[in-house]
Amino acid sequence: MPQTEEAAAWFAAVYQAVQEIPHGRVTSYGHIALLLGFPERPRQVGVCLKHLPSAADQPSARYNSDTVPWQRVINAKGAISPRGANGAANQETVLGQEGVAIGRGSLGERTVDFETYGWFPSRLPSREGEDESDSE
DNA sequence: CCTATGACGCAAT
DNA sequence: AATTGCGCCATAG
Repeated sequence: MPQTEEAAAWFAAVYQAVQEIPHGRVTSYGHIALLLGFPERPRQVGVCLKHLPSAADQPSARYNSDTVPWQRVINAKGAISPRGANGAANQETVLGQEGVAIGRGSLGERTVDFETYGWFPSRLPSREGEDESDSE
């Protein structure tokens, strides 16, 4: 778990943003970072998902693998990040269960067609009209 | 405390 | 087309 307030806020922001991804769609780590206003930190988005507690482990946690659709986040190349054979295979299964077709790259990477399943809004749907402090 | 590593991504080689 | 370098920063050792 995050050890500083600042980190906790970041984790929560990432989890909330991921929750905005529609069922059956996917987006990238980089896009989540962009939506949050930190285009230079796609890697930190990965850190958050990496530490997302499993629902079985923390059933009542606000953010866990059950409440956050972590499977809808893949890398900018349109592939499920390799990390470990296990994790990627699991993500393929969960993602496939919501109707997303998983392909295979030349190196065996599990791929998703962004043209078909991609979700890349420029701003978070729930925040699109929230900021008006944009004075110039 | 300091170094290494990584569910990333992009520019420059 | 494939690598390398770099930014970022939470964790692990």
